[in-house]
Amino acid sequence: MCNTGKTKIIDAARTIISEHGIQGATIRGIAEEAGVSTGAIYHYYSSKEAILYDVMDDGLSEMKRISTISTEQKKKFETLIQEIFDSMQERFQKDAESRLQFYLAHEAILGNEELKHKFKDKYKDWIDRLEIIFVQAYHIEPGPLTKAVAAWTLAGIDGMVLQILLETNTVNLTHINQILDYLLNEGFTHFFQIIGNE
Amino acid sequence: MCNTGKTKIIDAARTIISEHGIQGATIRGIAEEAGVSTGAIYHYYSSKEAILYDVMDDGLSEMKRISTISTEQKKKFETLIQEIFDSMQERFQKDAESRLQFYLAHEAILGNEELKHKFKDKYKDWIDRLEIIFVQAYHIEPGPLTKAVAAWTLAGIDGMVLQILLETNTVNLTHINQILDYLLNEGFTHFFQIIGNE
Amino acid sequence: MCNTGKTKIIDAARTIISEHGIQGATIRGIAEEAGVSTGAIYHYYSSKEAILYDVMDDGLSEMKRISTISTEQKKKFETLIQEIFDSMQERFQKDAESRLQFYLAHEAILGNEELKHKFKDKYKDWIDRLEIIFVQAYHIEPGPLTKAVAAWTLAGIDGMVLQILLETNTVNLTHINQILDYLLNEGFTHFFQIIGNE
Amino acid sequence: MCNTGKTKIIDAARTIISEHGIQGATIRGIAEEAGVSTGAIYHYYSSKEAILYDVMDDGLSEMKRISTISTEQKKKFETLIQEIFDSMQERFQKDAESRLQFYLAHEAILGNEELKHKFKDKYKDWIDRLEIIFVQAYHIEPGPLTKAVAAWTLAGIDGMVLQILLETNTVNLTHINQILDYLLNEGFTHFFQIIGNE
DNA sequence: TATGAATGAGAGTTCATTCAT
DNA sequence: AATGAATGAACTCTCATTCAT
Repeated sequence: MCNTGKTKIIDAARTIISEHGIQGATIRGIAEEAGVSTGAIYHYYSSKEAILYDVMDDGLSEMKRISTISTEQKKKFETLIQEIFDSMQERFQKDAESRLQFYLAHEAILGNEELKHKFKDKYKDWIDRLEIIFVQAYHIEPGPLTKAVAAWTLAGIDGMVLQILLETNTVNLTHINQILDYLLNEGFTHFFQIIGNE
Repeated sequence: MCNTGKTKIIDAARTIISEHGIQGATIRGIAEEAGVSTGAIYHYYSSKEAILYDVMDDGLSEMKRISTISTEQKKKFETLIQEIFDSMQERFQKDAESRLQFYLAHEAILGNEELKHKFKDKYKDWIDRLEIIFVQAYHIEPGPLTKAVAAWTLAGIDGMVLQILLETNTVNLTHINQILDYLLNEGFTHFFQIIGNE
Repeated sequence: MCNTGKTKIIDAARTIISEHGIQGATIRGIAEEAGVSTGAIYHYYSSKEAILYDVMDDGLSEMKRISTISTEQKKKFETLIQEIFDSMQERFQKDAESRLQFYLAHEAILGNEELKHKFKDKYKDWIDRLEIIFVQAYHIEPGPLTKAVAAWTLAGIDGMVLQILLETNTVNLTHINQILDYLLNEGFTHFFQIIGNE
Repeated sequence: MCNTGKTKIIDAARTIISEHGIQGATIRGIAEEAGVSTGAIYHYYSSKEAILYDVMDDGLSEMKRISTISTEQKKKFETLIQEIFDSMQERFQKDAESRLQFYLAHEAILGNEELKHKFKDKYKDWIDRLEIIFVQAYHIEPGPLTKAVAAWTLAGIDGMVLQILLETNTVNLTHINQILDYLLNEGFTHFFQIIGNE
């Protein structure tokens, strides 16, 4: 793994942001973390904003989430459900990554239109993928409601990650997962049956 | 409503933060918005941090959410469900407030332990209240799973608010509400039946 | 003479510029010379450029030159000539002021359009005034050639000031003044006679 | 003309200075203009100052002005006068060169003693040459006053070039030239007659 | 010779905080 | 109570200069 140039700076910037937030990320701090001089930063990036932009770009690109679940080959229902479940469990674990995502979302909400646009693209992609998986798993026809279910599913995961990051610890993870398990195995099946009959 | 002293400053600070974020909130800006001098600020608050603290404190206090739904008197199922539904719709509308909440969450995640603790208390309170409403509405016994459902419900709302703030516009609000409607009227009923039988 | 606020800063800036040039004029240097902190500068001026602008504006305003010679009342030929002569002698003396003027001209030539415009206005004013004085002194009709003579006269003075600032010391000031004396007393008379006869 | 090494750098530096001024001349910019790397510059020059010095040195060397007028062979009055006139017209045209000269003068005035010394030599040379031409053309004896007239003539040209660079446009070039024509053909003749009779 | 990444001092600017009035 | 001028540390960014390659 070559840690040269931009990579070194982006990695340092990501570390600093994770530790001190975007407000606390200074060029000097990033340079120090990267082990280079402040001036060196400007060989690779024309401004601090450009650095943050790349950090965000990288950060969002790495938000694979359910996108790693292949929908190419036909899989058994149990396999698909297990993969979704595992994918969500993984998100609950990745603290640093989730932290960065909330920073980015915060920035986007604050008015960074470019970032907002990227988030829009990402969410569309995630929701589309999740819908395809649902279609495969539950043998249903895609439509506005399947998309809405996907959106709610992602929303639930995001909200749960927020509670985890905030360390609310109100509910035990075991019970949290039981609900998730029910939803994937029976809840959605039940829902799509009812929808199908209408 | 007397707009003197601290109140005036906190209101100004909240406005500034909503518009420019915490990074963009300067003492000068807050003073200007409040219509006082920078020096005057320091008669009421010893530091900028103290102001932000109060803004956060107020902000969290005002996060009423489902807490406005009374559980004192016995209500019909339909009435309770409608009240929950309306309460969530309301959250989807309150842009400025949601924005501030995300700023606060962001700050808490960043390492503000006191704020984190307040969030913990808040979520516990919300989840407890939601659980009581569920117990009333679905005629079930409270337990870890009812709490988990409440936690997931809040998580879903938070995540959906995030998508709204990010203006992802992936799914139409009508369909979003259809899912919510199903969950409250049939989904949870179905779930608690299954849980009850186990 | 109240040396408060802007005045103090402008005076300091003028001093620094005279000593170190515009390149050598730093905010820190100006602040030190003015006896205030760097931050204080920004109470009065929003940028370094704004300071330089005011220095230039002041500098150009103070370039009274022949504009102090009143043309209101009728004066004897000898009086007028003597006043012009004295006015020019004065310019030869004012080292610091002339120095600043050349800095400003240099900046204008470099591409500062606003400054260029100011110079244009100033030169127009000076030339017009000098023409009026010539008309009074030599009893002639104003016209393009009288304006041209005025322009050449100013040009000569500017060029001579340049030689003085460069300390070329090629010619003794006494002889320089003898030529000036001839021009004012006989040269121009002779010229306007010839022009008049054409 | 070999454009290697120092020449290439000096040419680039002169171009940059003409376009952006001395303040705007950076090593990077010069290197780019010269088509070499920043490091390569330091093979030829030990510092930026050294480059600027050579630019100035070259710039002053190229200030030929009236020095191109040969005084070797006897010429007719009309020929000499025409040559002086043409030489001055040429100066009015050479914008870039004049621009550079003012930068140099500016630097010298700012305190560059070496440059000041060079200017002194140059002006002495120009004035001496002009005096010789005057002596030839007007059949007079050289003396302090002939030198003073030469100094004033140069001063006038310098001042007029300044007005041209500043784009004051107060007076039409045609009328400017009419005055010059009068001076060379009749003015100086008249002056030297009067001086001679005293 | 030649490159260009790297250095680091210093530039303009911001802003929480203080304090004489 | 209230003002706002003043402070100064810390920020982003620039650029002459160096040096391993």
